[in-house]
Amino acid sequence: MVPDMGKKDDILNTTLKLVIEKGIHNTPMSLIAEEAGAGMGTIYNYFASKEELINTLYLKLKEDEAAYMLNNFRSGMSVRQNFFFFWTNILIYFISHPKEFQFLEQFYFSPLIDLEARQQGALYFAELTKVYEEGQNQEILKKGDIIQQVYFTHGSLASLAKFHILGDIILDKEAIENAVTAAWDALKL
Amino acid sequence: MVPDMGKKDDILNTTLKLVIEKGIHNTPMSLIAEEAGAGMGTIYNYFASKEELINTLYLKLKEDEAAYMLNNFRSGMSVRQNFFFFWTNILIYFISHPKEFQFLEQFYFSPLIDLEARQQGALYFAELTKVYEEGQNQEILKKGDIIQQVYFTHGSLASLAKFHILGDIILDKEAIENAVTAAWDALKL
Amino acid sequence: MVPDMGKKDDILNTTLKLVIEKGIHNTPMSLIAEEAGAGMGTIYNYFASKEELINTLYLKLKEDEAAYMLNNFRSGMSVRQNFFFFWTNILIYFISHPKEFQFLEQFYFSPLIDLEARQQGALYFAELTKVYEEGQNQEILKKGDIIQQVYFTHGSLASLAKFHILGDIILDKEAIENAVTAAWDALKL
Amino acid sequence: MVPDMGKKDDILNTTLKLVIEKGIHNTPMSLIAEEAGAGMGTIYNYFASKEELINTLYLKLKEDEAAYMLNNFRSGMSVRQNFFFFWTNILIYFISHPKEFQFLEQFYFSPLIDLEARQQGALYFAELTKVYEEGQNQEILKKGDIIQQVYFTHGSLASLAKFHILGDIILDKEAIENAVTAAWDALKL
DNA sequence: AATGAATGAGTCTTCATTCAT
DNA sequence: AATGAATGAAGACTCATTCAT
Repeated sequence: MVPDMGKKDDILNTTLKLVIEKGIHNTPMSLIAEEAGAGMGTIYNYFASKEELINTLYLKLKEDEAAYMLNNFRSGMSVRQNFFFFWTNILIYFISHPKEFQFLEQFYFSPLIDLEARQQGALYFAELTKVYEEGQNQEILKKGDIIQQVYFTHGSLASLAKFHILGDIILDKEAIENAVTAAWDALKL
Repeated sequence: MVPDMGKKDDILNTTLKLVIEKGIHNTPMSLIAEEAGAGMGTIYNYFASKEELINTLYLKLKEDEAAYMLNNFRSGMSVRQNFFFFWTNILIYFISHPKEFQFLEQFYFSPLIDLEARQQGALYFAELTKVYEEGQNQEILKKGDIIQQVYFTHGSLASLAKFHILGDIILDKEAIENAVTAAWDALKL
Repeated sequence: MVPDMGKKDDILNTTLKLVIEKGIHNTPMSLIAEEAGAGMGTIYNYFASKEELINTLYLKLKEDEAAYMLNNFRSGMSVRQNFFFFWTNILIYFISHPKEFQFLEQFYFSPLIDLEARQQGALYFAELTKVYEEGQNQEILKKGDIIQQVYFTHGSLASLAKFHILGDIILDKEAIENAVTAAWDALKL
Repeated sequence: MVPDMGKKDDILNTTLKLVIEKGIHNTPMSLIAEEAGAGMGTIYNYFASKEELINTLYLKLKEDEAAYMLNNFRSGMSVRQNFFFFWTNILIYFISHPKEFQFLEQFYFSPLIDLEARQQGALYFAELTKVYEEGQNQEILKKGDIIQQVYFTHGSLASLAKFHILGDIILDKEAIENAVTAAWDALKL
């Protein structure tokens, strides 16, 4: 029989849904199998272990996030325009893909994600990093460690996204713009 | 026998250490008991369940964090001075108490922490919230949802603390000042 | 793998044996597994909990008992003949299936058996109840609550069976006949 | 300090209440201590183990039951009168002391009660046994094993008491008389 | 004599993983 | 390739008993 690749995706999607709903430690492999309409063993044909399944999912989502960020990207824009373009996209991704966002946040500092996946995931955001580098080179942004700045921005915006998803605040178009502006104001010279 | 309150603290401290090192789900109660020099059942004399142990620890650390933030606080200062005072203290707390910080970050959005503990924990930071209110009233800070602004700041600084602890960046006195300045710049009018 | 239904029966039989020998609370699931030649988890593939295992066993034995009682039953006999037929069969079942009998006695009033199982178990004895009803209608038996009369009879005969099993008395063919006669004499008009 | 004998009784009474309400295995020694207003260790001053506590209670209740049976007993009556006197008293004891009755029934065949307590308990009922002996000697009662007959009677009446306590039937004065009559009819010649 | 905190062996139950079909 | 029954190690929690005060 030919491997049913749709089944692999079913497993990944089901895992995402269940892990967000119930947490990893309340998501047994048997439940994933059942909800994905697959047998227990089938999961192990595609993923060597639960850990590998989670890591694969992490990387896939990281890739999706980066693709979303780059969607319709046009080169040749200013640093400020790129900053706004990327972060607005990212913030919208967070809000429009709450499950995916929560999964990524939950695992970013988790020992379950191995170094390789984390590093590979970071690579997808090379374009974003470049903006900060250019910004510093053009003396538009404050000098400082690039990674530090990227995660300073990421931290502030992700924090908002969390509270939006919790329902404590509402991020409409204007609030998103204000948020990215605040993030920019924090770093601009 | 008189209750040995030192033992309760031993259990809390051991739990903190182990949970940070290994994650909750790799920290069996039996290990906590062993490392705390107590019997299995002793833990259950002080805490009704693992969940209650975690919630108690969460609240205790949240209280410590708030106390640290308020340490040497003098009233009658400007909004900007208070903002710098509080957030510098908090950032230093993060860095000087990495275990405690990581624990709080790890559980802030976890379903393991019940609503009551979360709300009680938030209460300790009333003074901090006041700064943002005053700042908006005095038209020093951008208008907006207070909670949103507080967590915008929190997100950015906590993000830095994480990478400092991971060893990716180094937050020295100057970097801390720059970080709080950036956080202020994000919100100031 | 195809479910090994023999394994389910092994578990039930082993449970019966052990619970009678040692009592439920001295019969850990791990021991049942070991003696049944199954893994711990296998039990839980068939029974959701220890309680369900016990209830299933109870109901199965109640069904066996009723089947034994009805074995070779021919309709169209007198009330007295039916009374003797059924109770002699039951008493013989008690004596020839001491483990099963003791299990049923032990759990009849136990909170471990849920109402549903108890009621379902009682249903199997509809034929027996009918004898008492007919007996009263035909003015052969004393008037009174049917259930009360059935359990009056049951109590007296079960009591004898217990002492037979304990070895204090011996219920041979003649003693059985005398016992059922005494039970009949108690109720006959 | 002088031992507080009231405390020993408190412990026994509390044990009776709790064991009936919740079953032995849901009645930890710590709960008995708490509800009896005693310390854990106090129980162990009076009883070497939980098992001894249960056995002591069993024997005490058996003694109470026998005393109740013998209350106002006048010698010199007929076998039939004695039979009715004793068993009516016992049945009334069952109904008026449901906790005690249920405790005794629950443990009569339990491995928790040691042989010594069981035998000692049986001794209290020598007077009752005599009635059956006399009855057989006077050719008023069917010939047969005495123990067997006593427990035949006991089984039938205890069965009724159980259903009365469960609320399925109501044993009023008349029903009690009918029941003892039926028990007599079963054995009389 | 009375107390109750401390203990840790023992229990039920879960679940990642395997492997025969 | 797909399946899912079988496995057993591991974990949260209980409770009879002890012993220092």
